[in-house]
Amino acid sequence: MNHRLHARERLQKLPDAQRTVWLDIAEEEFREFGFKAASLNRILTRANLSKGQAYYYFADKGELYRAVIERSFDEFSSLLDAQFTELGSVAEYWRQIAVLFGNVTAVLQRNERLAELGRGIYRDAMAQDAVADLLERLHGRLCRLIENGQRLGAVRSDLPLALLTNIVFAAAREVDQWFALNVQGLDQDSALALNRRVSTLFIAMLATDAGASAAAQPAASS
Amino acid sequence: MNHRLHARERLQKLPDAQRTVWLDIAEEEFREFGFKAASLNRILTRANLSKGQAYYYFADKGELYRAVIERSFDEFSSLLDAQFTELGSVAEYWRQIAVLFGNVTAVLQRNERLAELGRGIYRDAMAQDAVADLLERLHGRLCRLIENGQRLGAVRSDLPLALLTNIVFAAAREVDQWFALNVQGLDQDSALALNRRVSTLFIAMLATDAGASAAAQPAASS
DNA sequence: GGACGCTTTAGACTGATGGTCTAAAATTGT
DNA sequence: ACAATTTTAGACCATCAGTCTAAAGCGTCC
Repeated sequence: MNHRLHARERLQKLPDAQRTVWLDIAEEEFREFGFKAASLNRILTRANLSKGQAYYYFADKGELYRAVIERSFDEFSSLLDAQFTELGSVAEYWRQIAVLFGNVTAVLQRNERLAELGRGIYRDAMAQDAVADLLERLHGRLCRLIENGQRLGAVRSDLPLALLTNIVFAAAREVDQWFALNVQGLDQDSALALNRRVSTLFIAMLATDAGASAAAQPAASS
Repeated sequence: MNHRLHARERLQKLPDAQRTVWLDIAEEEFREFGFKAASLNRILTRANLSKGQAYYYFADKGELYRAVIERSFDEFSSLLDAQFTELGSVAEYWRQIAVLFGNVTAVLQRNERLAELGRGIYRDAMAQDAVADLLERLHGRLCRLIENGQRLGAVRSDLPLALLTNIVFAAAREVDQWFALNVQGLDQDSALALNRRVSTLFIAMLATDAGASAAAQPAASS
């Protein structure tokens, strides 16, 4: 009945090896050109796929892209393995945030392939549409994290949660991009130091007036 | 010799009326679909332009887009008419920032056409490339504004200027977008109040520790 | 007034694109 | 062995941005 689901189901029950090969080739194309500029025909040629085959397993170009992104998305998640304790003090909260921030940075720095693919999502709106549900999941996680901070009184509650989340998300992307363009000529020490300073910016924009001091010197308060 | 310049020169010495009509039609298409999804052929049809004519006055689709954006860009600038005094106190600086923030918000809220067109620039990377020089100008202004704050000791200097500027820019876009999606169901008073609260977020992320208190209560320090 | 030369226009044409469709091939169940 | 279903191949379609050529418009000078 639902063609999109049909295609997905077919893809799912395909041998892993075949699916992997296809997605590897597709990923390379998408990574190099971004969603829109990537050529589906070129992917099909390189993967020895006929048009009929392709559209039998993927409803459209967007679904192929989604499959590629989802795979890397899962990989990213597993590399992060972020476990969050439900409750804690304000200082504990900020420490947790700092750890997460560092982890994300480290994973993206170590895994350029993943990082570049992720950046591509934001190169055009059509790409974002194609993986909207995945982005929604990611956004939701960050949202819950911030909400947690609000409950603790660590994070400001005077702005709509969604707005705050979006701003943080956008800022984080900008930081990622800046680092991606400026890693060369930055030794690891100064990169780490800069990273810590950037995290204070995030804390500054998020913290309540009361929470700011607690975040400023987490070592002293523990 | 340079074809691009040829096309631009030819466009420039065209009667205003004709150029305006063409750009109006093109703008409508670009506003509705964004750069990439907009159909050049459709624009030409609607404007009664032949292919030859179009490519005689515009080097390519990107140049047409650039012409459209540049026109609105100038309009935006004239609506803002931001005049900045070179020097001043820290408190004066933050007041100036707040005024600018309010002005930009007001202009974009009053002029939905302009706002929507501007948002379209960030919908795909190709659009940004096409108007890169205009964006560079805009970015430069914000950069100088922040640099000014740094000289006064109001704005933190522990992060690369370009990074700080990019973050602020990205955050501002996010705010704009959120307001664009949520204006309905927001009376003007609460919108204004929210806007003020958002501006405190910008100040929080920009200010030095010393500068933060001065910004928090600008009325008391003057 | 006519011929020359430059500017401008029309639109057929190109090589791509993503996506559709049909008929054959392969596979499966009985 | 036959029928039914799943899978594949690739011709085909509309549309895209962009190119090219031939003609039309038009001012100028003889």
